[in-house]
Amino acid sequence: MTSGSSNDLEGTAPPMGFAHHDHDTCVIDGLAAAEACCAKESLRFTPVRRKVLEILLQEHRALGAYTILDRLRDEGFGSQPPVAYRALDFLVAHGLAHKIERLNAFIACAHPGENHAPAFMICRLCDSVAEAHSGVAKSALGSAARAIGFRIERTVVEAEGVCPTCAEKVPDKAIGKVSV
Amino acid sequence: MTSGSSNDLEGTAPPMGFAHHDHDTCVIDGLAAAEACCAKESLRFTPVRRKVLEILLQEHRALGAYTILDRLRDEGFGSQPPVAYRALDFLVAHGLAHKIERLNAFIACAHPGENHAPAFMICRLCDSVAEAHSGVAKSALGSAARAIGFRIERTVVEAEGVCPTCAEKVPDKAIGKVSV
DNA sequence: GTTCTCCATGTGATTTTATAACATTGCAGT
DNA sequence: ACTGCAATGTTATAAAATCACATGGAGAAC
Repeated sequence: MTSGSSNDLEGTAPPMGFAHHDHDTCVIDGLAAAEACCAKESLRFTPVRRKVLEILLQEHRALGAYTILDRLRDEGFGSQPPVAYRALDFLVAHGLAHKIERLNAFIACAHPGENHAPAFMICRLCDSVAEAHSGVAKSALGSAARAIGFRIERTVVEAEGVCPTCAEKVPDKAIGKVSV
Repeated sequence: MTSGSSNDLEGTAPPMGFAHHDHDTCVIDGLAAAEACCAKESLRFTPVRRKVLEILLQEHRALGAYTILDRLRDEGFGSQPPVAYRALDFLVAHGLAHKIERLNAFIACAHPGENHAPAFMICRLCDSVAEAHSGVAKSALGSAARAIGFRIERTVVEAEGVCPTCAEKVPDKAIGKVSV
């Protein structure tokens, strides 16, 4: 199967991330930042890579590789998995996008160019995702790592829960207890 | 294909976790703790569930579901994916095991019974995994969540890097820079 | 300007991970 | 014994990711 698949992350998302903002500029600014970033590092910001980033920037949520692939096909690009995965690999490698491990999905970086260890908040009701700084170095994990001599190279920090917008809409039901 | 698969996480592991310890007791103590935990909560610690936990306890690293499935078959249990996934779901749901999202693999819990938000350190050279407490509530992510009203229900905190044992063996090469 | 080389892309096939759907078994409570 | 439900077994399929190899195109070497 090459089309119509991967609806796991589609159809339920709200129009924006947690906070209200001028979403039109997200895509434009994001692409411009990526362009600048690639120019500075002599990277090739090719049409496929640009289109994939554009697709990601249009949402404040994570998209599965196959969802992206579907949209690439609609735009006339190749429609086999490696097309999407290679572009995503490039974007992730250069900090222009991130993989949300918990969802096996990808999201545009909110702070391109900055050297960062990102953390994510994932709303299980509307699927929106917000990016924050993890501050792992100062956390209990960072202390534990230093204490035993573990050398951290990369971190995955993802919090799953309910975003403020959804918490408002869904007064009491389906709301679990904070466990951290 | 139903057998001989999933070697991704096999064959490279060291005999122990980061720290030297009496590994013989890991399995025995782990099973005993699980037994106690299930008895207390009136859960059914069935043969498959017990065997899967035993398999996990024999390693201080994460095992893929299909690796576990292979071993289950060797022991005479059902050999179809749901057999392994259901047992793993049970163990994860009751805090006896954890899923390492970064690896799509599973590991026995190091602190069964305790209410915890675990964090993991994953050595990319020897695949060993150590569990720590994440302390997410006190981290930058916890602050960000409180600030915007995001309700955290579950966290994924995983650090990838080089464990002390491997760092010793591999003096300077293949060692990246700490980025957090 | 032509050639060469490398990187990027296109494509088909396959592997790895995970779940759906339904039948069967077996213990728990009555 | 009957009933109901949870657990297991099994077939099939979906979803996520990678391999392997062919093609194309931009820039460097000449």
